[in-house]
This record gives sequence, C-alpha cells and structure tokens, in this order.
Amino acid sequence: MADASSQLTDLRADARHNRERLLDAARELFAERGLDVPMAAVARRAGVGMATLYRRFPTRAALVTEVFTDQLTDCASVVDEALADPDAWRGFRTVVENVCAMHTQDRGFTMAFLSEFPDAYDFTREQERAERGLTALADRAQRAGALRADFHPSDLVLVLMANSGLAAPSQEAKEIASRRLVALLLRSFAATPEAADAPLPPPASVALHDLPGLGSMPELTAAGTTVSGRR
Amino acid sequence: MADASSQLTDLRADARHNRERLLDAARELFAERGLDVPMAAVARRAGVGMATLYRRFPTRAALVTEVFTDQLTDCASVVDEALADPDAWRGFRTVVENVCAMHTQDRGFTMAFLSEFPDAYDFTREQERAERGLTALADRAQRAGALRADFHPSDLVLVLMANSGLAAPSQEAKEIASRRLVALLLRSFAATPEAADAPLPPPASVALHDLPGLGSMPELTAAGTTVSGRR
DNA sequence: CGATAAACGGAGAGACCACTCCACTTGAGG
DNA sequence: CCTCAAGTGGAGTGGTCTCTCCGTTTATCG
Repeated sequence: MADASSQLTDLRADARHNRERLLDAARELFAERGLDVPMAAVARRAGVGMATLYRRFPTRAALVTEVFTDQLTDCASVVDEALADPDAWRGFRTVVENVCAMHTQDRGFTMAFLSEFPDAYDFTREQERAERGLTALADRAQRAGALRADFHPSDLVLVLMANSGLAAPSQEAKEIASRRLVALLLRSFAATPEAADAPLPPPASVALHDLPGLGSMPELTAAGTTVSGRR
Repeated sequence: MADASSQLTDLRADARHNRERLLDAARELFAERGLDVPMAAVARRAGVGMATLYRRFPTRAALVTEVFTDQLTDCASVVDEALADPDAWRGFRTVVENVCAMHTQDRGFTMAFLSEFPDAYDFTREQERAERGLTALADRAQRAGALRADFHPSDLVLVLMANSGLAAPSQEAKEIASRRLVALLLRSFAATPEAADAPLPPPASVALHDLPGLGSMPELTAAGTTVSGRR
C-alpha cells in the first residue's frame, strides 16, 4: 500500500516533470472553462502528447480529483480556522463567504465540489470532513444564538448550489453578484438584528439580457455562425 | 409584413401538423433535458425526419424561441396579475415564487430565459416587458414599506440565476430545494418583521454527495463506464 | 382523378471529441 | 559511452452531433 508514494517517486524525472505540467494546465483550464474542456486542450496547454496525459491520468475523473484535492483540503482548513474564531457568527459568515468566493473564482472547483466521484475515495472523504466541520460550525453559531433556529445544515448546500448558478459576462461581475447573493442569504440566516441589518455589498446590476447564458452553450450560438457566418 | 401569419396559414395541412408535433416534442425534451438535446432526438420524438425539423426551424435558436415565447408571455401575465393584487408584498412574493417554480419545473425555460437571442426579437421584447413589470412591482412594494430599501431590481436576476443553479437527484427534491431557497431570499428582502418571520418550507436535505452534479456531465462518468464498464 | 409543387425521410458529409496504438526518443544504471 | 526499459508524440479509430442533399411521397386544385 506504499504504492501511492512509490508510484510517484519511481517516475522518471521527465515523466514527473510532465505530470506537473499537466496538472498546472488542467488547473488553469478547469478554472477558466469548467470541467468539460477537451482532454486534447489540456495536453496541448501542457505541451505534451495525448498519450502522456492518458498514461498519467487514465480517466478525466482521475485528473479532476488530483487537481482539486489540494483546494478541497484548503477548503477544509478554512473551516477549521473558523471554528477557532471566538465569534461564532463571524466564523460561520467568513466560511460561507470564503467558500463561495473560491467557487466563484474557479469554475471547475464548483463542479467538482458539488459532484460525487465514485472512484475518488479521498476526495469523498475530504468532502465529508468539510461537511462535518460545516455542520459543527453551524451548530455552534446556533447555540450562540447568532444563527436562526430554522437553519438546517443542508441550507449550506443550497447556498453553494445557488452560488454556482450565477453567471455574468465578466469574472468581476460574477464576483460582485456572488458577494451580494451570499450577503442576502447570510442576512436570512442571521438571528440577531445587528447581523441582519449589516449593509449589503453593491448590487450586481446584471440585466436579463447581457447575460452569458447560452454563450456558454456552443450549439445555440454556433447554429447561426458556424455554417453561414464563418465564411 | 403579414408574412408571419401568412407563412403559417399557407403551410400545407400535413406540414402544419408536423410543425405542431415538432414544437410539442421540443417542449417536452427541453423541459426534461435542457436546451442542448440533439436535434435528432427532437425529430425522432416528433416522428418526423431531420429535414422537416430543419426546414421548419433553420436554427436551434428559432426552435427555442418558438417553444418558449408562449411561456414567456405567461410569465409576463403573472406579473400583471401581481400588480393587480392590493397587497404589494404578497404580489411581489407570489411573482418571485411562481417564476422560480416555473423555472424549476422546466429546465429549458430557465436557460432560455436567462439568455440573449440576437435573432429572436419578440423574445427579447417580452423579456424586457417582464423586466419592466418586475421593476414596477418591486417599486410599489418598496413604497409600501414591505420591501427593504436596499433591494435592487437586479437582485431579481440574482434570485433567478441562483435558482437555476439548484440541482438534485429527483425533480421533487429540486422543487423542495427551490421553494426553500426562494423563501430564504424573500426573507432577506422583507422589510416588515411579520414577512421576515414567516415559517420556512422544509429543508432540502441534499448532501454534498448524492448530487447529480457531474451526472449531467457525460464525459466524466462516461470515462469510467463507456469503455471499461459497459461490457 | 391526374398533374404538380410542396413536403417528406433518411443517408451522408464534415466537425469534434475520447481514447488507443505504435514507432521513435531519452533518462539512468553499468 | 552504451544499453534498454521507461517515456513520448501524434496519427488513427469509433462515436456523436449538426446540418444538407436528393429521390420519393402526398396534399391540393383544376
């Protein structure tokens, strides 16, 4: 069972190097374009051939897992930090804000975080650890009278999923929207007036039009452009 | 400019019939599986050939537009109804609840609603009409002192996008989650204590695992099953 | 009922993607 | 420096999807 470590150290120097390049490339592309980027794009950005990518990461899930376990453990440590905060509400609030910010900044992370990976055991384990921590955090805030009694742990999942639904033409607009949404939801969770009446971050000023919506849906826009418009 | 109507009535009887079948099929499939269903699936469900589909709706956008303009006008009429309600807050609340419910029940509608269609002029017009109505509704609720002063019209778009991010293994779970999320957000918008302290619908009880997440992302699960697992 | 244009179905061209195979290259121990 | 297994790149295979072309069918009107 020392395979996990030996497999990596037994790798030849160039192979280990390429593996890093692949992970970097995947990290970038997942963040920018989500988990469904073509495998060839990852290989190309890493400057290696397809075979190298597939030899190192036999399935897409393997690559995704490898890329995001780091960030997932970061995520969990954010929770631990928050549990150390003497102010239960501030701890709770910061975690929600931070996790949502992470998800907004990295498109792929959201998708990975909200998914189940049948193969990725340690991924799932970290996921559960994060979940337990979050529940503990909520519990503490509730006992401190800062979090409403009708809050349910699953509401956190709701917040995460809601946050993942946000879309905007620019990354910046997306972050503004996320901050606002999170503040709105936190206000709804707050039990004390001072927390509930904290000022809101600026509105997102996104309209129904000028949304990327189907811009991220190739087929629809492609229908008009690919054939008739391209040439 | 009488083209729009004449084009339809000039259609041969069988063609008009097939056109209806295509719209019905598309409506069903868009609702179930989103806007990105294969065109062939639409044709097959309608019981017609590909050519018929493409002759009637040259682009996917044309089909989408045709399918959803009805529902969009329904949407707008919900707003008009709400404006007729003497209780400004109830009107506001009902609209948000209804629109979100519509979106949760129809996957495609959400995608269409949150998108811009460069070609679909009447679609855009209805979108703007709905937007104006919603703003008026919010204005009235604000003047009545039922809606917080820091509410901004764009927050409605936030609610819609947030709602669209919800995912769950079953349609029912999705609706429960949506109801809860909407209630949470409405609570955050409410200016009066009685509105803010209304009881919440039941929690969604979705965990981080057991989410469809990448289930709707073919590549990831397919990677493990298609080749090695299928046979 | 027969002529004819409108409408039809489905095969197929072209693009894209996941994943594999194999002839060539290169790092590392002797 | 030589050997050779480990490592590599990229062409190739099979599958899916969009959109078109064309030979056949059929509604409609005189």
